[in-house]
Amino acid sequence: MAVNDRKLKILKVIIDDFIDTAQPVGSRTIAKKYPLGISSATIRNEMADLEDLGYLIQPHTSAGRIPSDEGYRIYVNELMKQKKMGKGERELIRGLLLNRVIEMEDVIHKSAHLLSQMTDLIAFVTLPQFNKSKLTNMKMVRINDAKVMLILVADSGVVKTLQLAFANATQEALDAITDVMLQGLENSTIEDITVKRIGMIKNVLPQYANVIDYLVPILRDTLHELDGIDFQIEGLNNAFNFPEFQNVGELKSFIDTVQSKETMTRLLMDSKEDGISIQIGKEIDEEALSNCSIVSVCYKVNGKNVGRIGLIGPSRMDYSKVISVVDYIRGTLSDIFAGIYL
Amino acid sequence: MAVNDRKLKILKVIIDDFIDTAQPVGSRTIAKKYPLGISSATIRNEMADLEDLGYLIQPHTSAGRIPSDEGYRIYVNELMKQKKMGKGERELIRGLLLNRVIEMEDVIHKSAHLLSQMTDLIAFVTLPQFNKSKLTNMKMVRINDAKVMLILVADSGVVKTLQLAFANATQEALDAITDVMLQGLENSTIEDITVKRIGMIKNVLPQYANVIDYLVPILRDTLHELDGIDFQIEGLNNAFNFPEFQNVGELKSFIDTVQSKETMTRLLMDSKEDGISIQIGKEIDEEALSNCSIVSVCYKVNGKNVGRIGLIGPSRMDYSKVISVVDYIRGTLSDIFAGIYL
DNA sequence: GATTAGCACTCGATAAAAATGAGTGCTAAC
DNA sequence: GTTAGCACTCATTTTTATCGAGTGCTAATC
Repeated sequence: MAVNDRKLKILKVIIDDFIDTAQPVGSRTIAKKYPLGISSATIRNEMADLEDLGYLIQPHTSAGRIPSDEGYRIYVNELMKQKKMGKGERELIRGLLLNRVIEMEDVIHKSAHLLSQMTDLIAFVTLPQFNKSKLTNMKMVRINDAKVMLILVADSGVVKTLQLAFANATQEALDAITDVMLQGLENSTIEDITVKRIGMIKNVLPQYANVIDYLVPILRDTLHELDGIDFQIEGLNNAFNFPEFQNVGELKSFIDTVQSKETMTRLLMDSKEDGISIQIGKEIDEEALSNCSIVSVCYKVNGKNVGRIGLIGPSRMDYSKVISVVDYIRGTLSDIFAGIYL
Repeated sequence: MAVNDRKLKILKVIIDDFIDTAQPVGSRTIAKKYPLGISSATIRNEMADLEDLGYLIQPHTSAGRIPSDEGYRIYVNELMKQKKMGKGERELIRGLLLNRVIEMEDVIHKSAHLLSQMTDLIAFVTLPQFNKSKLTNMKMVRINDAKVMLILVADSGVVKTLQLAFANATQEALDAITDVMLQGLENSTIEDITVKRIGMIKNVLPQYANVIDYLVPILRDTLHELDGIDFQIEGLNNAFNFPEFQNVGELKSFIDTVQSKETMTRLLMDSKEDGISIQIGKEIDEEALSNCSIVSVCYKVNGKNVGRIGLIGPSRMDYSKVISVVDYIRGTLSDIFAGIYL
């Protein structure tokens, strides 16, 4: 049996309806609600075929059908109407994101916030991996008798500040040391800044040897904290409104999974695609998310893929809307990061 | 009818048991489980009296009793055994908090994290209100062609960094400007830094008039963002394990309420006490938390109360443990903030 | 051959009814 | 004053009955 045009049309209608109502869709519902010009009996026959083909699932004998992961897949790839975002929405996004653009992390977080707000799903971001970026600038500023602030600027546009417990340093010494360090470390990634390399500056600045000796272990410990991918989620509370999570147990396991940096970064690694990646249901290698979908996209800074931003929610999500929003945000981000030197 | 010693003993046992099991406590349970030397019938009579006195509640005729808010109140004030924390726990706390103390906000967050971890409840903190603190130091550092980092140090120990979109500034100009600003603003609270006052420095540094003109609106907008109390929660996921939240709706309304900065700061204002404040059930002026209790305490920096830290959870919480942990954290915090100049 | 009306059948969901049992209040005896 | 005993209450659990949306199949129709 082959998938003909009518079958696909019916499949589309069923998935549209299910996305809308979250209820299994029956043949009579379709016949009444959508003017396909065929009777419920015919639709029933076609639905049985679509089930055989693996695109629909019957939760139990006397229920309507719901889409399978394969059904969603064909829907996403071929059936759904690509929604264009309205002018109002586009302007809203631009307005919010382009307004006073200063800190890149801010922009990314705002984007995630927008994503979750506009879709009622859960947004996530991975920030540029700081210690894999190259160091472009560095400052140490004495802020009081006991503390020095270390400022690190990465080529990805991220700026990190760290407070060091560091007494008895003159600003002159700090400036001299940072100058030399910066010369030695330029174009190194931050994770390459080792104790040994920092120690070398003693040769250049023997007069500050004792300051440097004191600084090195502090710097090592502090830089160590920068390890790992910065993963964050936004709009987690939307999960409370998903009808798929009826009981607290399911909700908890979903939220635990989504909050797990390790799990989520692993899942995002799976989708190495440059464009929009859509993972549906069991395509996601994580039991607790087997009824969910993940739509994500890379964003670039300086032409390099540095992180992902996206949405996670029930497989029964409005793909059309989700994709258009994610895509638009991606575009806006690359405009921002291209046009303005952060 | 008066509360005699035996009644109180029974009340204590009931509340202990309820805190432990989360189930209404029956007379037979008590008679069997606790060696009070009286029969279940006698306990029944006493329980009826305790209900008349308002300390116990019967959810329905054929159920055991649960404590009323008044019951908890008398329990907390008079009945419960003050638990001393074990040496191991004390050392754990000290170890974690005293380890590499640099950023005060870090210490406070870690404290909250510990609180939630040790009690399985939800911890919260209010950070020192930055714009009500006095400015003790200030720096502007040019970090690249387009950005300047502004560092503000408050007498509360909090350090804020802000990135300003500010091109074409020489470090000399920035230094000169900050020096003058700092002189003019020392001992002002941060919210007192008005555009007018910043503008005044033009008189002192006419040579930088154009830089200052450019800086002022940026500074105004940026400082504006520092408004409001910094309220944060830790361990929110523990709410999923509270047996009092069986359905998603209750859980949601609880979590929404706890996450609401406005609501929570209002509630914390109510407890102006210097020592440990315990708000039980309907003593909390918030419908959604009428089955919860809040245990909180002020912490001081430089001898001034600058914020609160505490726990929120079901009224049925282990007050004895909670109070001992909160109290110990308070002590540790004041040691840290007193002993080390941040 | 494709479509459709008709109908028996399935099975989850909802409602009603019955059984269970933890716990009470009261009484009478100790 | 205390307690054993017992009838009673009522949420909870289990069982049974009812309902109805939806199906699959068959036979008639186009």
